[in-house]
Amino acid sequence: MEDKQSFITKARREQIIKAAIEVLKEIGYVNTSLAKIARKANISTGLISYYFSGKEDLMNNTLIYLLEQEWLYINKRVAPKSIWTDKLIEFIEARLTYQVLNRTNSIALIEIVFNARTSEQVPYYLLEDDEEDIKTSLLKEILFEGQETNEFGGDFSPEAVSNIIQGAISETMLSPQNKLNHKEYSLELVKGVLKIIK
Amino acid sequence: MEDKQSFITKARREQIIKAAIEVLKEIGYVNTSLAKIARKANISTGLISYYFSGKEDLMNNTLIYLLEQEWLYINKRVAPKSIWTDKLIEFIEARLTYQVLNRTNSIALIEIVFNARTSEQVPYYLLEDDEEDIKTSLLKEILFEGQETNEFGGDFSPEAVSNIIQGAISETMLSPQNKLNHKEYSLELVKGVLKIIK
DNA sequence: TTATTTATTGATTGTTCAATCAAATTTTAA
DNA sequence: TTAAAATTTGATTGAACAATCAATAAATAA
Repeated sequence: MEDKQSFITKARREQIIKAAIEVLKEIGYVNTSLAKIARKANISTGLISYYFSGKEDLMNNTLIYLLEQEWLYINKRVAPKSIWTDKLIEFIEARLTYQVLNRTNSIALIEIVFNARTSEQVPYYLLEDDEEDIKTSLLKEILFEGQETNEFGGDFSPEAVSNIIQGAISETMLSPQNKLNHKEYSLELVKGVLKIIK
Repeated sequence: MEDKQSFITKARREQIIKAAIEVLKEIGYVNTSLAKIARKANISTGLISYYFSGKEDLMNNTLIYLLEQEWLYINKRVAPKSIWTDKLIEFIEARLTYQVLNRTNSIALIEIVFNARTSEQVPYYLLEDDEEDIKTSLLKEILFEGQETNEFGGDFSPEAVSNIIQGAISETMLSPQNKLNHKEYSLELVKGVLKIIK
């Protein structure tokens, strides 16, 4: 019984989250309403309130879902690499590739991050670093360890370079490259980062 | 008469735009309403409709105002420099400094860019490059000319490096550096960029 | 079978919103 | 001074919203 219950609950919650992602991508956070998510999922409006305590709760769970999806993809690609240089290159290529392969998810993530707020009205995009994203933690670890072990010989600040890389990756989502495609940009970014750290 | 009229109109419009910027920063785009902007400006709600054709028109004009303010600051600092290297360094430092000195404006800009949409429902942050921001044009010109004239000897793509720099700058607004302050980050970023292009 | 719990619907409630507009006030022109 | 024009107010309208809830339907347990 318990299994069946939790199975239904899990499936319904995921169905609603996936509908929310679609709607967020199509019309943006501002225009997204529970009624429109319900219509997209072909369920009644009340059902969303049955599985989530409110709009904020749904958005929080959608954010967690999106971050987890991205993390699963990136970690699966980075973990097998054995030296820090390869991990770093793989991290960059994986993040850029994920954004191309999962554009709907990436856009929905942006919509939430730039609109949802904590209960104290602090926007997610201004949250302090103690709530740091796990992707950022991994990148900082790679840069720090690569420097510690002298695999990266360059004089650089891991904190700063982490920021530069994350920004350079996020930026490609925002301005659709017509001059430069994803593969070319990936090569250029890796080349540039290696110049900085080696 | 015409001067006086246009003077009042100009002052009122700017008063409303400045109130909009404050409200956007305080409560975010989602919670910003014309009534709250009117209250902030100590005017009646109807007056906003008298000077702007609607909420969308006000947000568009606020965006234009914010971009212009930033451009005035950056161009004033970059223009006097005579060699491309100095222009590039000044561009980076000016953008970072502007963000620190004008945090309210920078946050309001983010709130609009990530929420406002064109009449065809395309979000501003996904707009095609033919509507390219003038800051980006300047940065690309510096990188391209510096390479053409052999002042920058490195093997790099101006398009890609422009993206990397813009992303690295935007990123600092989003994750408040507690480890690295603005001045240190500025030095690190300049150092890294010079390694890439020289 | 019957009783109980779980899941789902859709109408309703109270609130907030952008936009409108008639009326009042202030400014300008004759 | 007076008429006309420009400016400003605040109440009103109708639409959209999140949340609630009584009513039903389905699943499970006794």
